[in-house]
Amino acid sequence: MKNPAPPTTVKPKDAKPKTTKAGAAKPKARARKAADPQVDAPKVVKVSQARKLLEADILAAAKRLFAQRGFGGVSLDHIAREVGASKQNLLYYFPSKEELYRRVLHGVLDVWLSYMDALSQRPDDPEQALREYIAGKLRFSREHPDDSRVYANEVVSGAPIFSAEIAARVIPAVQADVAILNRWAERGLCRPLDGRHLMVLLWASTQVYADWASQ
Amino acid sequence: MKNPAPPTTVKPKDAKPKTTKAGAAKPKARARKAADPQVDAPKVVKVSQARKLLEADILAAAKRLFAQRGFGGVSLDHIAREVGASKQNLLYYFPSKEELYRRVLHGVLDVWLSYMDALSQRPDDPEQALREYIAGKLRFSREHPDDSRVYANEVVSGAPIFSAEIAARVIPAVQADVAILNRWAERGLCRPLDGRHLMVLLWASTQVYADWASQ
DNA sequence: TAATTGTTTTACCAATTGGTAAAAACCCTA
DNA sequence: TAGGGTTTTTACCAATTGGTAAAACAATTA
Repeated sequence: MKNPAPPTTVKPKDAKPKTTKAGAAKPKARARKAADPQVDAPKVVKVSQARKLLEADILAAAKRLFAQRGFGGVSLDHIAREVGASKQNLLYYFPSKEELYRRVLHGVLDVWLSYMDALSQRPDDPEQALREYIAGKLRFSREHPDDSRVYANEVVSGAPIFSAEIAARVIPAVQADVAILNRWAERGLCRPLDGRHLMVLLWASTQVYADWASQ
Repeated sequence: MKNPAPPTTVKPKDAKPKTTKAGAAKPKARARKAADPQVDAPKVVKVSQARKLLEADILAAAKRLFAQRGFGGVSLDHIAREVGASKQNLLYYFPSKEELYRRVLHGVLDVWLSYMDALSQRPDDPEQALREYIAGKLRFSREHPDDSRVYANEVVSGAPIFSAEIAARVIPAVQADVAILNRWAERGLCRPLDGRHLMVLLWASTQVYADWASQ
């Protein structure tokens, strides 16, 4: 029954993109004090930012591992070691494995949905809109392969954990696109077709292109 | 705990709160002796056949569970209880979890490939061949959703376990179909296109139709 | 400096994991 | 009826699982 302390009142929200491990080496031990004698950097990262950094690190590592091996195939210890922290430290930020997974999936959905508004952007130009739509989805799959996989994993296994949020966010978005497609067909802007089928077709193929890129 | 069952009687096994999902009913309670008292001879079911029966049961349950929750999300004990056997009994038939998974995937590939020969069946009639091809793949996804999911899971996670067999069996099959498609295009039997793209399109969409059926 | 707050580590935990060894039960043939 | 092969159960195992409690450490503030 221990509640993690609420974050500090500071809310800079400068959203520092984590680029820590851009290289090859894994960050081994997360030093408690970041004071590096060599580079006395202006790294006065205000510590409350350090928290967000570690949190983001954990989320990123968890996403990658969940994408690779599924929810059941990853242990908290595995994730924690990946970012150089201890399992207990991880549990300080995320109260349980399922909650961590939920957070990961939430982020995945955010990214995914952000790539999905092309159709409504050009409500009168089906060809161009579809072109951008496909391009966007391909870009998403290419630029966020892990998100793509986590989502696919969840869908394939029947979305047991995330189903509520999928129902709340994804399905309406897809239905909106389908409605736009069908309206086009009615107005003769494009050949008549069942919008649902096209959506599935597009989603599926871009998805698979991304997944197969790993083979 | 459990007293040995009297000879030639069905072993009760503890009642399992089985939460079988949609689909046909499954033969659950495993009797040590599978002979049906209604049918004539009890000796009809030879031991070696009983063995194959349990083996098939295990494979079926494992397939279903792996499809639902991935390799890491299922324990041997879980699978064993699902068919009313003990984990050690399961390990008598399958020497390890990974070997069991390999067997499952082998069977999945068998089924999958058996639905994939439509293109070569009608080497001179693209439209009809494609029609049957799509129909066949849809049928496969509908009739074997678990196989479909296990395969999708494996592909999505980068096919870490099965990659060798995938490389050996799936890729040649796909390439053969692609070659047929491209030959059609050359001979003017259909509009020119990159056969690979069409294959991905078909595979992906049928796959997704099947997976989404569970939502 | 001391008190407070926030973060990490140490020390546990019961349950479960995949897997082994061997005893026991079973079944068929002689 | 005994024997021998096949199948199942009992008894373990070390390692790992997700998770808790509290002490120790660091940072911020009074």
